[in-house]
Amino acid sequence: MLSLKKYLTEGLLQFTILLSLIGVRVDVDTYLTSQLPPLREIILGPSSAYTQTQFHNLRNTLDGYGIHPKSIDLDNYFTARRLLSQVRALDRFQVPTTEVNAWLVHRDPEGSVSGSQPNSGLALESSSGLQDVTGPDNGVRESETEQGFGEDLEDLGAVAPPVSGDLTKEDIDLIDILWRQDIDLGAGREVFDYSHHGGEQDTWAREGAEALARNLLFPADISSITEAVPSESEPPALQNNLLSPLLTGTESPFDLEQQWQDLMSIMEMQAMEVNTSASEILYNAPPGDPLSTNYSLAPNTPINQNVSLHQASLGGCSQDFLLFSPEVESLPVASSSTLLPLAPSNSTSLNSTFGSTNLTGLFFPPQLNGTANDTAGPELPDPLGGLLDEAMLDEISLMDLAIEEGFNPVQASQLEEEFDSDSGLSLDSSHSPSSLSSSEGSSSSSSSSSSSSSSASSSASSSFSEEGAVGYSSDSETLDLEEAEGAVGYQPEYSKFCRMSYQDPAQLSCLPYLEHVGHNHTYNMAPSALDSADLPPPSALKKGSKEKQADFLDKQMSRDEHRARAMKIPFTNDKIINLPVEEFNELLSKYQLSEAQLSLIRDIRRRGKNKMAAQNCRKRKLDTILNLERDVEDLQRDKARLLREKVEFLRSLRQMKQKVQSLYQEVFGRLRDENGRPYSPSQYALQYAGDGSVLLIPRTMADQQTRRQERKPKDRRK
DNA sequence: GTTTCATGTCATTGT
DNA sequence: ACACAATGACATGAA
Repeated sequence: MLSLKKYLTEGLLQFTILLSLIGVRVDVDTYLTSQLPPLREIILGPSSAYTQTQFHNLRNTLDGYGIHPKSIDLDNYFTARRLLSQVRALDRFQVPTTEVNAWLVHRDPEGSVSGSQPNSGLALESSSGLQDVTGPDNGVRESETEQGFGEDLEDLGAVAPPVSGDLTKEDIDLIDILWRQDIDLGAGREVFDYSHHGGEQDTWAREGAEALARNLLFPADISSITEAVPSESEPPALQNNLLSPLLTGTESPFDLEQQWQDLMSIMEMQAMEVNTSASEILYNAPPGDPLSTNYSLAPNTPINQNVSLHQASLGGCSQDFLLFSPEVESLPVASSSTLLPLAPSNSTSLNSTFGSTNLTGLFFPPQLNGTANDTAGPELPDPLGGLLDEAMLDEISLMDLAIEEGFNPVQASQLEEEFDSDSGLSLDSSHSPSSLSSSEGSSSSSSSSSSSSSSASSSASSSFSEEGAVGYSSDSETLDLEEAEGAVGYQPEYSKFCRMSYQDPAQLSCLPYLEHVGHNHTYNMAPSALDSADLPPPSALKKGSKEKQADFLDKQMSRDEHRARAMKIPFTNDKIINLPVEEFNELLSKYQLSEAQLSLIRDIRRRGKNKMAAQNCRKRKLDTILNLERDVEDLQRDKARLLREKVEFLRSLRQMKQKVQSLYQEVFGRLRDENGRPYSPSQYALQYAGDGSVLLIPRTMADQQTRRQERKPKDRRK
């Protein structure tokens, strides 16, 4: 019953305090229980879904179809193998785990999630170009921590600038500049990073593209492809044509929101696959395959995050899961005859070969589609739009909360360090062994309190026994004195002199925050009071006169002390109150006391004990509040950290998509029909088949599949 | 005179 | 049954 009551009362108190501390708007509970799942979904779901990308199947593709019998270009083949591994590396991202281990009482140890976490996930192969990209970006991210949030805010569509009182003007300016870069150039920082590593990227992308090309299944005539695919020494013009529009960021600026829709669409695409058997379906590598284990990320596997979606804003975005979706398997895989009515009468211009439909349309911004987007079908509704809105709203609201709470990430991280370093500080660790650090509950205090009564008889020392010492050193002396004086002696109640020793400023930290924390959790104040009682205040001594001193003492006496004196109780109230029962009874037996005296003594004892109990109770209450306050701060820190991680993850996704775009372009651009002419993106699109092969199919088919797939996720969401 | 805060006290309940 | 701790509610005094 006690525990039940305790839970009830403390729960109510905690809830109330939380509401008041956080503010009703914040509604941490809602955030953690309702908002978090989406957050977790966004962060984890996509990651695990993404791991199921059919890129994995390139491996099988390579083994199964990679080399066409007609292919004689071994050089290309080996290159393709190498590139293929890089392509595969695409899906090995890391995402920071996001966990809220507990709330209110327990806090997840710092550092278990953020910061280094992304690196602890499935690491990208060191040789992979992907890592080349992500590595520098991580570095940048660390250095940009302060302003990253501002930019991210913009990325997330937040309208309110992250201005807080703690942001310096430089911070704000930086944020602003970055933001404008994003918008004006249609490219984020990632893009610049990307182009900065253009050499690596080019190589990587080219090789990856070739590898992909090697693994394409072309029922009609694979040899034509292998012959057509240029060798390693192919003119750089091709790459330039393919990549420069992406990398230079010179294309028209994209709508930010559109970009985010793209991002979100990818995320949803992944989310759709999270709990499906997509991995089994699409990834048919043998179970023991080390690569397969690499690819099969656990749901909470951190994913690296360096995706730029700045170039991914296409109307056809929704179609891009043609490439990834498990549904592809259900595609009526086109027969060779259907697949290859190859009549790419289009010009050889690479730009013109890229239509806006299907995969190409997906990956290419409209600006890149050149003149060949005439066949682009009606724009299909983005099946991910809903999620996008949700996620964006979620993000925005979270950000707003963070801002409104004056809770910017910079502060948060600083706080994090501070709190980590001195978590125990405040809580008066030096003052009392049972300080706040151990006062997670009130049990410690009660235990110490109970110990106090047992040690109450220890009256030899005048020093304050923190362990609950209720012993009064002067008890015996006082008793002697009192008895000598006629046994009416009394002691001013300590509380009047030095109430709450814990309030002694000298014992407290200078920090205002700690002012009310540095108290003795044993909740026994008597000893210090004793000192005060034994030694009248200096002011009284200076005045010298015994009358004044007596007056002062009188004034300091409690009512019970006055009563005791009036009733001529032969011992001190301290003894009455603090002696153990046995000693107390023994003491009573020593004197011949009237019934009135005995009654008063019992009342005094009762009230005295109750008074201390009340003090303890109040301190416990205060402790509870302080603990809750600290918990709230912890939660706020956690929230800020999670937001940071989420933002980083989104950024990573953006980059990843950009890379996929590049690879797609590369691959598609290298495909050649029997006549050695490139395929028209407006007429053909690349698709992944369920068995891991990559198909070149007519756009009409691809569109049908796209529509079919779009319906399912929507239904699923409803 | 009113408000707020700290403290004391009482009544009650649970251990 | 008793002692006591805990605690809500109220009273009181001081700032």
